[in-house]
Amino acid sequence: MKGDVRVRFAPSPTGALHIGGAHTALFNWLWARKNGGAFVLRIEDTDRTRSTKEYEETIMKGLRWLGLDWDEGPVTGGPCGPYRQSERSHLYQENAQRLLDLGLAYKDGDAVIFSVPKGKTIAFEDIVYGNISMESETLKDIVLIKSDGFPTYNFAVVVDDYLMDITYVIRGEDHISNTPKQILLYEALGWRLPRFAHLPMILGKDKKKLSKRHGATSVYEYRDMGYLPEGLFNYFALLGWSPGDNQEIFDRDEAVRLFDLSRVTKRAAVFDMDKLDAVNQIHISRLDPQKRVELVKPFWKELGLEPENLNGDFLSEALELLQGRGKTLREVAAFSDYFLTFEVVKRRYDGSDISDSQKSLLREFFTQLFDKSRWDAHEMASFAKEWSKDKGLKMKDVAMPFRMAITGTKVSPGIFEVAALLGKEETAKRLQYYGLL
RNA sequence: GGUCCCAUCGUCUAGUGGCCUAGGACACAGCCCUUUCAAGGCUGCGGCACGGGUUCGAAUCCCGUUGGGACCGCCA
Repeated sequence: MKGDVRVRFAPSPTGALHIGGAHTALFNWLWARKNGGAFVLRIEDTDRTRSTKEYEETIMKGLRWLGLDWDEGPVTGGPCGPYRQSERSHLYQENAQRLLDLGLAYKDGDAVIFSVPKGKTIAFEDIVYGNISMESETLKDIVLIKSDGFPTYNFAVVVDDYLMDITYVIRGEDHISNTPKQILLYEALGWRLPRFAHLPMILGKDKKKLSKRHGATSVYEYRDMGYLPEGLFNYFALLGWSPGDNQEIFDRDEAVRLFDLSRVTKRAAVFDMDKLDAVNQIHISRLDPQKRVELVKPFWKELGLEPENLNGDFLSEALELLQGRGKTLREVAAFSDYFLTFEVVKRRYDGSDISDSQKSLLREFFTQLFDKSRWDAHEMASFAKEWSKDKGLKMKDVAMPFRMAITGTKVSPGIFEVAALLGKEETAKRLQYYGLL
């Protein structure tokens, strides 16, 4: 019933898709999908010196990766195109000329400048921030067309939002002070205004605007660190918005269902990696096992491992054993490397910490373990428990050396589960290498 | 400096005059579970920036102070 909602995300292709941009795009997308409206992608490439086609593509790939699909845009097309500002010059020229003809703008050099009327109070109702007003006295005249013939941001955004029939302008709070200027332009042109909804800023840990100083700023860096699009999506949604009940974990569909612009908060939010990690971890554990394997593969390869040589079911079971372990796919890959090859185990553990007397004792244990029990985790565990009790030892006295020998680390899932999955033969090989069998 | 915006645990937030001796999540600490680490369960730590009002009653409304942020480009 509210099919008339049209929103847009309008990045300038002067860099990768960064956190702030992704956050803004996400909220626009949510509002469009919520209302069955249209999500428009517009490329604001009027800065001819800094805009590049490569960045335009990276931004689009970043949006797709996050699952933010758009209905109209540069390559997609649509009824209000073209969707690149550099291809819409005549529209800005025309409208600048109208303002010139109306006597509301003047020329200076080759630029066209709008003269701001005096004594006017400009007020608007922001969906998030409420009533905002400003005196026109505090505004300088507004450059519409630059000397190079290209429009400025403030002019192009008004012309395009109107011509593209945008009904909700949803953007960062740093644009609040631009809004009165734009309203003046809408009024001068005799155009109806869209609704405005400004979003709280995302700050770094020092509460300053997010920049490269704060580490990773582009969504691609997060992808490369092993964050899931679902994890980032979920975390971004939590910045400046909450469903109101205590639910914090959701997928895209649930977010669309729950979202409402009226619940967006005003206070700037600090980007917290710990929370992102926690959210991402949950989404990793929710992954379909087979899909998880596919997603972890590139990270195994990054470690020099060769997952393609192994059976998919085996890898999938290995990751299932890991259960909640790993905040990122990269960690999951690192935590499971010993399933892929014994080489990594040998590299980090030389077995020199085991004394000869320990060795002969352990040899006795492992020999019996291989003889007596079926190759089953439960059986191995109960045998180990029994055996160590008889010897006046603790379970960990055998479990830890076992763990070190087959994983090369002190940290792993239940070691008998690991051995069971690895198989009798492979386990024997590893124990023999360390002289334990 | 001018203009605008914001202000609940360290962080993200719930809260729209009484249900709040302020709830949840992350982080942190402890305990349980336990072959290690996680996961899970339980407990704890910790906040309404301050000062005035308004009201029978303020985290919630008003004013001020302080603090923080954004914008003030022929960048977007």
